[in-house]
Amino acid sequence: MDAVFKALADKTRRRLLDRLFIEQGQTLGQLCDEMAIRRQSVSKHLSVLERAELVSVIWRGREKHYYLNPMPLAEINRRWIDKFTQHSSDAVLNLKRAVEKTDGPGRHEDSSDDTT
Amino acid sequence: MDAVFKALADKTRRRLLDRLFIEQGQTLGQLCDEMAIRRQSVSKHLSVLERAELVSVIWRGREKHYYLNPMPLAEINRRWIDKFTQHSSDAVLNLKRAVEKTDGPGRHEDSSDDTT
DNA sequence: TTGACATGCAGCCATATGGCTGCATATAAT
DNA sequence: ATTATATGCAGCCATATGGCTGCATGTCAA
Repeated sequence: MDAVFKALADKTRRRLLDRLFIEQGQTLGQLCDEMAIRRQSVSKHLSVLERAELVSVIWRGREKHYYLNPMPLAEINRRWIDKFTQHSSDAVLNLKRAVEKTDGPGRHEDSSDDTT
Repeated sequence: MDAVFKALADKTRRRLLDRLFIEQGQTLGQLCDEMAIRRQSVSKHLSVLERAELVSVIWRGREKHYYLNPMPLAEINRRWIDKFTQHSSDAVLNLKRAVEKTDGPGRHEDSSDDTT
């Protein structure tokens, strides 16, 4: 689980997943095209994705073909994101109530500075 | 978006979100309890969550109260995870087909080593 | 006013991360 | 057999990260 979040934290790796979504079974070489980094770096990224089981690998001769494995994402969805977004209306309500209650003592001028 | 993934990549930060899920509106001090790290470190983590807009902040006097903001998670869900998990059956099918096709020339003994 | 409490800010340090290069190995093609 | 191609592995380096400490600031209570 931690490995999956860590793997998703990098832009390049998310891009690789995107490219595999468009066309699965691409080789390392193919995935290197249009990437501004070296093959070895791409390979490292793919290992990270592999360890997180976000991609599966099939060797065909000397070529390594990569495939998406959506299961970890589904898992994250189920065990993590749903948990928070389900009760989103509750959360907003709580926040609203809290804001109203805030008008008591002390400063409250820089509340809700969500533009940072 | 990148900030959200980066924020979620850390175990401590996910724990903080969990704790805020259980009880919203906790102060920095409260969130420090049961944490094995210093207040300043917790504060840093919360800033990361704040920048990613995963939490909102309300000052009440000298206390800083934290609230969950589930929107970025919903956004990730919508724009990212759904995309991959929707066609999961397709993906598995593709993989299956690929495996079958693999039985051609060259080595294929370490295929599907997803236990790594 | 003065002292206690909640938090912020700056800087230090060890480790993790993500890029690179150079060389090794395995498969394919001639 | 020899060469070309696809990939792996090890090590280097700069920067990011996540912990810490020390001190500053703002707010509440006597």
